Amino acid sequence: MNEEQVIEAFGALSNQTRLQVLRKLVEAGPAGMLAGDVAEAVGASPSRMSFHLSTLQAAGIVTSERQSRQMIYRVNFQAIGEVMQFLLQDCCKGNATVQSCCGP
Amino acid sequence: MNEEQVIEAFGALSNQTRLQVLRKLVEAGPAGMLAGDVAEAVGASPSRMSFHLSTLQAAGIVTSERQSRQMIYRVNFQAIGEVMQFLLQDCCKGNATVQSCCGP
DNA sequence: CTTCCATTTCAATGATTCTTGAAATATATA
DNA sequence: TATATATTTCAAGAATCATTGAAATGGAAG
Repeated sequence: MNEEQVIEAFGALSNQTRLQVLRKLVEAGPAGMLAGDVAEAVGASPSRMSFHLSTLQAAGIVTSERQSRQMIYRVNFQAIGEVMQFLLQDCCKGNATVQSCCGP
Repeated sequence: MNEEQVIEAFGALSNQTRLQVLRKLVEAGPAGMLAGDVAEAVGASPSRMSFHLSTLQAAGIVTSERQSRQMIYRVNFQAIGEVMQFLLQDCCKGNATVQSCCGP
């Protein structure tokens, strides 16, 4: 993951609606959630949800798959880990205080 | 650290100039860097650097201290760790794939 | 007290991002 | 084929963010 992608990911994460979406998709697990269900769970209009899901997908934080006439969205934990790794290693040079966020 | 603060931090990190600044301050270590030196190192005007340093400080990612007539900026590793912790624990429920970003 | 230096603040402008609602697209079913 | 459903795309407007250069502030030194 390069700097440009990480910047896009941070931008995607710096929004309340998208953080809500992320949490819903984490709860949903590998099954993922239909776009419409995410919209309802978060209380957003279909077009607004489509905008935010697209933003998350462009940043690599979620993936999408069409299932007949609906779309399934899933969280991409791998990408989130890579963003964190970039912040820890590339930006912070593996600083121990930062690293301690992930356990003792 | 609450959601609002984390969103502000992600916003602060989603900018190339500010990521450059962060790296310079990480290199500088506990001594920190003068605002003017950061500006020169990054190739930004004083006012532009002041804007970006203020954004980083408002997000808690850096701290500032006046030294006579200049300002010393330092990276706040604690805050960065807390942002990562929020993403890992609060958003991703401690997901193992995400956690593995910080070592095996 | 005046001057100089480092930094911040301010105002104007341009660029992005977000929201809304209508229209378009893709897919399924009658 | 016609119709209904789920989602995306589009256009317009509002809000936020970034850049620029000039002016203001805080502090040191003559």
